[in-house]
Amino acid sequence: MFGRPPTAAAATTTTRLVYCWGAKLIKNSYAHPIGRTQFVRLKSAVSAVASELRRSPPYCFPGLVASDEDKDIICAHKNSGNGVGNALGQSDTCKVVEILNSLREEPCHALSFFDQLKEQGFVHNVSTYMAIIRILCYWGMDMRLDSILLGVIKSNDKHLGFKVSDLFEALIEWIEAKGPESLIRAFDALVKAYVSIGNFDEAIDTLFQTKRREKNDTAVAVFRQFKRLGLSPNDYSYCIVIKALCRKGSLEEAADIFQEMEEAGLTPNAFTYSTYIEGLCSQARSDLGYEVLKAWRDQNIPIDVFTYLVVIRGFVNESKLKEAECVLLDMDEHGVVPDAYCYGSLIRGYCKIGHILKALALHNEMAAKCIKTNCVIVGVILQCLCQMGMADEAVDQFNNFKELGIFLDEVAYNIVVNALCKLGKLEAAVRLLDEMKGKKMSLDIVHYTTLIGGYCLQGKLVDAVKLFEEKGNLV
DNA sequence: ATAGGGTTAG
Repeated sequence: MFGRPPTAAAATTTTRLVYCWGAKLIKNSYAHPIGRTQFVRLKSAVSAVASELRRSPPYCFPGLVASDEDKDIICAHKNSGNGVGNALGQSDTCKVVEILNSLREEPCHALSFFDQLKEQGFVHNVSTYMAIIRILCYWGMDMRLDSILLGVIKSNDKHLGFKVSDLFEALIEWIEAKGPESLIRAFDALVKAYVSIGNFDEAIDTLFQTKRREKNDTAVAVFRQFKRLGLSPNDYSYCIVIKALCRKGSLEEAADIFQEMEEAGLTPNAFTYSTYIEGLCSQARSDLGYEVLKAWRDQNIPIDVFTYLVVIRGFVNESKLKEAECVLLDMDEHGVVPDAYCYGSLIRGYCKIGHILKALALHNEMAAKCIKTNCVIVGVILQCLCQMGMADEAVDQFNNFKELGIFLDEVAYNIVVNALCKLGKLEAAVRLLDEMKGKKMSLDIVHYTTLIGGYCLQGKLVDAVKLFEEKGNLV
């Protein structure tokens, strides 16, 4: 038995939050179910295309060239006897794009040219791939498109001159510019390629990880498109879509995904539940997230440390520290032992409002419960001390932690280097950085920036400039 | 096969 999540608006009481899957409507109206047989058929169709292409005879250039300049390149290729790859160097990708564009009226030739280059060792980049994809889309050569994208995805970034996600970016930009007409074909190919290697989520996931917020819409659109094409997502994919919907604020739609999953015969797992609750909490609805957690918990739905963590973190981010602490106690009472992440979130919350004593008390509580601290939590505490004007105390604590054998990483070191700089103890700061070097820890641009700032603060501009030059092009 | 903190400048 599983609980249906509440809709964001309707959730007023716990009882209203809880539904039984058993009480659902008949589920025969679903538009695009796909059986395992169809799935396998699709899979073999894709690999058939792939092998057909592999078997196709080597291409030669029978004077189908669009311009004189192109002819020259082809001649160079013929005369060299070394293949196109040698005639066209890696720096000639612009040229390749030009040639492909000039062959757009003869898609088969364009494709052969593209394949031939590849066979000869030419490494295509995003532009050349986009050029051939545009042509194949325009001519509706779906099978060829499938195999091109399959090749890209199978290579898994190896032997490619770019990341697969870069191509996705370009593809999406193009689709956004050109509208849904082209979307169908390009994504059709994308979907099939991923499904054929059993990596369905990767498509959505890659898209989802792209930076901009509005891309969440794209992730969801792609998901819908996948389903429209008759492909069945698995629990991983559903998880990603729930996350995407929550992030764009569509909490109700996200809740509906649970029903879709049921209709597809899939059982949500701890990841799915946590994802939805995290979604609610990330939309500043941690109160709701907590209610859902409790409702689900009452139904013996799998709730783990991570589920509690997302609620604790949600409350902390909403500056509701009392609530966050209640959740910590609550989980303990329900036999789920809080881990360092749970305590860490709470400690971060108290540090943020300058309650360093409370933070330290929690830190001690961890130790009493044998929950190991780590350099991130220590970093939060040290930084808090610094911000409260207790830089010297931070330095002392840092040394204490070090003596206790707690591993301190580059970030923790930088916090203390910064503290020393603020205290005007430049020699000590430099010594600490030397200590890092001795431990084979790597200094990055932040360390240099910190120390340069320290010198500037002392008016030692010569030292600052020297350091600035020493740091070179660190990024 | 999926999840989770902290650092410098402006």
